[in-house]
Amino acid sequence: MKEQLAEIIAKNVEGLSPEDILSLLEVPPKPELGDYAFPCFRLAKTMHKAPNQIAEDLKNAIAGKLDFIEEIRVQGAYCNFYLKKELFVKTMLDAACAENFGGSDLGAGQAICIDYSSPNVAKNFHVGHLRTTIIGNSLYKIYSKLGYTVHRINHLGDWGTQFGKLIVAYKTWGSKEAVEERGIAELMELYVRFHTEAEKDDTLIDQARAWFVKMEQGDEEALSIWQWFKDISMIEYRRVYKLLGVDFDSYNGESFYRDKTPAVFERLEQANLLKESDGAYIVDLSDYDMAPCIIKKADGGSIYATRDLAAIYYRKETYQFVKCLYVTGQEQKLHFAQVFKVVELLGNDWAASQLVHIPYGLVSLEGAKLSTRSGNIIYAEDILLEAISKVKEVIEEKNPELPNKDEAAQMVGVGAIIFNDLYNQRIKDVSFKWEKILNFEGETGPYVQYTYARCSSLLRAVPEFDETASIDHSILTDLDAMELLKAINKFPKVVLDAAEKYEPFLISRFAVEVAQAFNHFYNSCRINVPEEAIRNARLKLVSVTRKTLRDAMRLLGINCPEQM
RNA sequence: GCACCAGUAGCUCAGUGGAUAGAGCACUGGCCUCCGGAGCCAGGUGCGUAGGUUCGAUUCCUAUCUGGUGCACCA
Repeated sequence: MKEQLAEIIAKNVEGLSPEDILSLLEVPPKPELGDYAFPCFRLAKTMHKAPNQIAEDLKNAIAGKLDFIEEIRVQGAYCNFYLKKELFVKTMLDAACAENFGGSDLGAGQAICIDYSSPNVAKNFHVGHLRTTIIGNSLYKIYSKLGYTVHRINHLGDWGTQFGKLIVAYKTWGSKEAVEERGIAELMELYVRFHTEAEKDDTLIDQARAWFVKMEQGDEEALSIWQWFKDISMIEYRRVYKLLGVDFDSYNGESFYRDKTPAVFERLEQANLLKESDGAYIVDLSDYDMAPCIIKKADGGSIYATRDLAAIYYRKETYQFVKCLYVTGQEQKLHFAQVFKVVELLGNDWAASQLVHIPYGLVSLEGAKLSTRSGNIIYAEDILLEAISKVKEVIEEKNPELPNKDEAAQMVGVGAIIFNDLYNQRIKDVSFKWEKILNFEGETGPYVQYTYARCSSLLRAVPEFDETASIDHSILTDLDAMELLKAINKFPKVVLDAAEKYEPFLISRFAVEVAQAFNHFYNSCRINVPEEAIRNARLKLVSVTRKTLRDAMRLLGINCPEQM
């Protein structure tokens, strides 16, 4: 309908194409102003008339020519279109009932790699790691909904000088028993101790570098300790992933590329891009106002940039991606800009458009920086478990008869954490506060889940309702039902926007908007009424709302319980 | 010092080159023997500052202030 409207407007004005008009056509801020509005300001110049006169002329030219338009009103410079409600309702309802509503086959046959979560092995999985994991997982769902083939890659930080440090610390102060007993916590302490002691003893750093060089050369002792530390770390990570419901297609981390870095070095050498500088090999990026990209350290060891470069070539060959996304903190922005520029300088034109860094803001704790050393840290698992147990308390209080309490508590608790993390633009810094994250009122995950549960409950109450049966659309033409339908119909556009901008928060906002619109509707219209025609029409809307809420939440990585 | 990001209501945040800038939290008051009160309804002179572009700027540009982050062998 919007397209037809744009077309006829284009025929009756000068200077704008139907496409221009389509993008100018807007949904007015208030329902009293109609269903679509066309602002005439921009035409004033080309048509040499006052905007409100243009609107008036346009109205007269179009009036009566489109069968789906009930009325046209001119308000100021706006031409407001009021659609025939019944037809509008039918159109919106049919769209929302379609299979894969919100999705498309836009990405059919195209591959996308998403590099996310990627924790540094031997370090605890804390509140900061939660963000990359949750954002990456949601992007995976969003792109999958649009038909892309998505490869989820956990680029584990399982290689690098930090393992040299750990080996030194382990051999100096650690013991096999302590590591076996305390796992990752012991590794963390050894790592912290290394840094404390290194302030007093310069030789420790050199020892650590030497151990890392040994690892790169395949030293058996070094590698077996490394593998052991990695195995211990993975146990904890997998527990968190299981709680979150997050999965990966590949755990090829940095170590996977250790035999692929020499090829990168050669490529760069052949392209004549390498420069020696203070004993290290770098790519000079001063022409692009960037610090140099270090390719090989003075001690001969590889560095993360080298491994990222190797990973790009490996992924391009293996997956033939049309995009490779990196979900990391914004503090790594320069690093990715450097690496992507190097790929481009190697003659790969696709680098600039296909390699995308997706930064997110810094997480702090009650206003202070996260720091293991000072103990100002919260672990992801603790947050999730705490949220689940708080939800359990609420359930015991509000709905003690609920079956499957534990299952519901997990969905709602984990959902609250995920939703909270995906509620704002990625780039915003986050100050973690327990009271905020454990508040389940207002625009939160539990609010949306609660609304979903109410929809389910309404449908359960009328088992004979047949949602495939046709309904009387005129019943849904009242204000609140129409507003709900309009909200629901934004879904496809929202999914597309979220994908284009790499912003899952658009989906969260959408879910809240639909939930709020539903609650207005629920409040003003009694659904389970004796009159069958009214009941069926309203239940149909409930059913569509329920499906849309469920699908939107799925795109965030959140499941909805039928009861809570 | 240079670069990037962010400054919108008491707090946390949406928002758009155009109609009266919106939500949630917090606070106050209300919600019918009735489909789930994790809900609903009502309560608001706020776009960091100064210029510029424009018919129109909170939005785009410039300068400036404040906060965050990054800037060579950690990732």
